[in-house]
Amino acid sequence: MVASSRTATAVHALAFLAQWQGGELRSSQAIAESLDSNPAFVRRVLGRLRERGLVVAVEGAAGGWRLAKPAEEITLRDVHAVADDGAVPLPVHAHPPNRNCVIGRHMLSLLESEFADAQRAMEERLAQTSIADLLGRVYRSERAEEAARGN
Amino acid sequence: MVASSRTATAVHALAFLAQWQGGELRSSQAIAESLDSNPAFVRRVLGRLRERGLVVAVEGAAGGWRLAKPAEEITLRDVHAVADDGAVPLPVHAHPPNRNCVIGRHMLSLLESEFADAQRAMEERLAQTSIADLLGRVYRSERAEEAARGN
DNA sequence: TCAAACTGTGACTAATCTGGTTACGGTTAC
DNA sequence: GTAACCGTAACCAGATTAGTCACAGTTTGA
Repeated sequence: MVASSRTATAVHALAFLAQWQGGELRSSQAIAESLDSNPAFVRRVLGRLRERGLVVAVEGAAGGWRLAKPAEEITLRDVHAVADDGAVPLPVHAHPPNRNCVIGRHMLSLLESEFADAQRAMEERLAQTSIADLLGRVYRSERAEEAARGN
Repeated sequence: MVASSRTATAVHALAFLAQWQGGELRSSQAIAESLDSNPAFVRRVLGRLRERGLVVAVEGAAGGWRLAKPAEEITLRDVHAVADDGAVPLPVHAHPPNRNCVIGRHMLSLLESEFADAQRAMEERLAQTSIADLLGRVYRSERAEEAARGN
């Protein structure tokens, strides 16, 4: 499979922005540095989140990005649905099967139903975690590592 | 996303084979006709299922394929795990993020954990359906359509 | 013995998507 | 008016997709 890591990129960027609760703007350059990527790619990924109301972009000098709503209200399901738009983890037949066969007549719609259910289960798990949850766990991991190093 | 439809192809082929409970052999040509595809592609997909003990292939004239175990004992999770080998529906970062950033230091492992949980939820849903279940529903749909047509 | 019917597999194709990059126009702050 | 941004189009190499052809190896059965 060649699935895209745009969801991972978007979640990372949103958590990065969530660090500034006041909603200060961060540039795509700054976000790209955290991702070890480049600003144009970040703008492309965040552009979709902007269209769907997850982030706000401000143009011009001193412009940049901020969350459009509290990090508690953005779940991984929201991000996945937007970043990897209609991504289907379990595609059905590439083209319709043979209708002269009883399996061919019915398997396509059965699989559509089964695979949609499975995808929904995945998305419901994603919906249980918010950007705020992840940021909290980032900070917790960081404190744990500092403590382990004896600071 | 560009996920493969090999799971769908494999499930279809297995349900096709499950029609012959006695385990009679069916050729890749016959399976390809049901899929409206071609024998070489079918052999490649089924070849992986053979390596993992889901089907048996018999070479030579009068050769072909049959299920290696009862259709009740083959779930969609089994098929997916084999047909789309280590397919990952939610990949993490394409390359590791910047460790000079607190988000970069921790987001990768957090996402690995979250995405693995989500994938597991999807697979558990797939595990609830067997090839025998699907074949039963194929026959049920067929009978329903015949009844609707007034036979 | 030999032809026919299979599986197994390598090689190739066109199409599509991936992350990455450069370039440049539009917008805004200072 | 310049510098720092976003927005977007265009392009890249690499990977993967389903699909196809070809052919070697195996087995049946006439």
